[in-house]
Amino acid sequence: MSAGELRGRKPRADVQRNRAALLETAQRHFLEHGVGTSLEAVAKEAGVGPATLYRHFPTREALLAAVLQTRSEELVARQADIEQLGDPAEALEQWLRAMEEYFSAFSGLPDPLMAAARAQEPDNPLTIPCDILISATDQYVRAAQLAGRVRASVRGHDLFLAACSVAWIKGTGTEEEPLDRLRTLIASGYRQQDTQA
Amino acid sequence: MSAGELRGRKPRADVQRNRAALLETAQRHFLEHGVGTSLEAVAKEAGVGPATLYRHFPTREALLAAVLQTRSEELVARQADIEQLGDPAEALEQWLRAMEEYFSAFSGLPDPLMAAARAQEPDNPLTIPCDILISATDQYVRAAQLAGRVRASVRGHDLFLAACSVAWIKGTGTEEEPLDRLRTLIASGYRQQDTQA
DNA sequence: ATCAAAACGGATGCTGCCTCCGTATGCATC
DNA sequence: GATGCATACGGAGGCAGCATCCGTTTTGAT
Repeated sequence: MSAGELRGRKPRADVQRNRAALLETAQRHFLEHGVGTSLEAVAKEAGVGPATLYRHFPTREALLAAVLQTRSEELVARQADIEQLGDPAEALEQWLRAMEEYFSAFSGLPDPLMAAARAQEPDNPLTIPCDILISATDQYVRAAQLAGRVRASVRGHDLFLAACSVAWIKGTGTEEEPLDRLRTLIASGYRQQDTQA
Repeated sequence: MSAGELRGRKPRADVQRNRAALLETAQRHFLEHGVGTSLEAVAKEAGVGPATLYRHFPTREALLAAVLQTRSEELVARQADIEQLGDPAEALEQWLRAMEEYFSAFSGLPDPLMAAARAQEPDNPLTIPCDILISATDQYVRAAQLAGRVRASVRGHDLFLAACSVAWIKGTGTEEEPLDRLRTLIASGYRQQDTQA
């Protein structure tokens, strides 16, 4: 009775219910209208007043972070898949692709993401997820570097930025073909050319 | 009396005056608060009513395009400098840098720029400037390719996107050091390695 | 000086943000 | 079940920005 003792009382049922409804509705609205969607509309469609939304999620970023949390399961699932393959270069490539898709889930998502990655505001709920992703990227980079497949000068943070960029461009509505050209350009930038001389 | 005949009447003095005041104020506000700055505030500080602003510049993009127009002189001046140097690879590099600085003049500028570059909306006043810049980039790319300094697979449009990306990241407030690392990464991506085998 | 066209700008309606505070709800206790 | 109290709810409201309408003023031409 250590953890339960603190609260002392069972949490109310409507809290959980409203939170779930808000998250579900918010995700749909983010998907359809981007991260700038009207929070008032989200609240209304979730069947709660605006104040309830703000009580649960004080800022847009907080709501965004909570929605992303539920979506991140997909990402860790991918990570499991990726770690199956033996080739570290291939693993890095797929990881970058997975991050990019994660970042472009909602149009406009890269902006608050970058803001969180940059600043050392511990109160920004997106900061921690960002730091985790950067670290993870660095792991993949190091593994590929040990195998001599990635330039030594490259860091995980660099490729995090690159993935963010591509996701940003994608979010502006660019076609898939120029996007793929850009991905190729970036890949040429970090790959170690085979020293087969 | 061919061109003057069309208008038939001398343009009013206040029109010119207001337009100039608006452009000047708008540029300052864009510089200080980014492209999302309040147009109402711009109008008020320029000493005109909101309607006058909207009459001169029907949309935010129109105002932005007009302000950029005045700033583009700097860019063409740079172009002249760049064409002095004989090395086409160096020229491309400097041109990309010039574009990037142009794009990061105002925070948030890359977004409307990308929107204009993507869509074939002829009414978007930013479309034409974008197309010009892409073509110019392509020129530099081709020249450098002829000299064997840039991979054959690279196109001007790719590097336009890359420059936009870097400018976007810059606009989110990222430090200069990670930015420079990203630039290096991209440069490694388009440069042709010397085939000195 | 007069006139008509052209431009101006205040007022206005709208949407979205965020907060305050009176009210309702749900859990614990009896 | 009924009661009491903490907790959560939500409508109302203040604020800021956008974009437009329309009565008024300015301006150039005659």
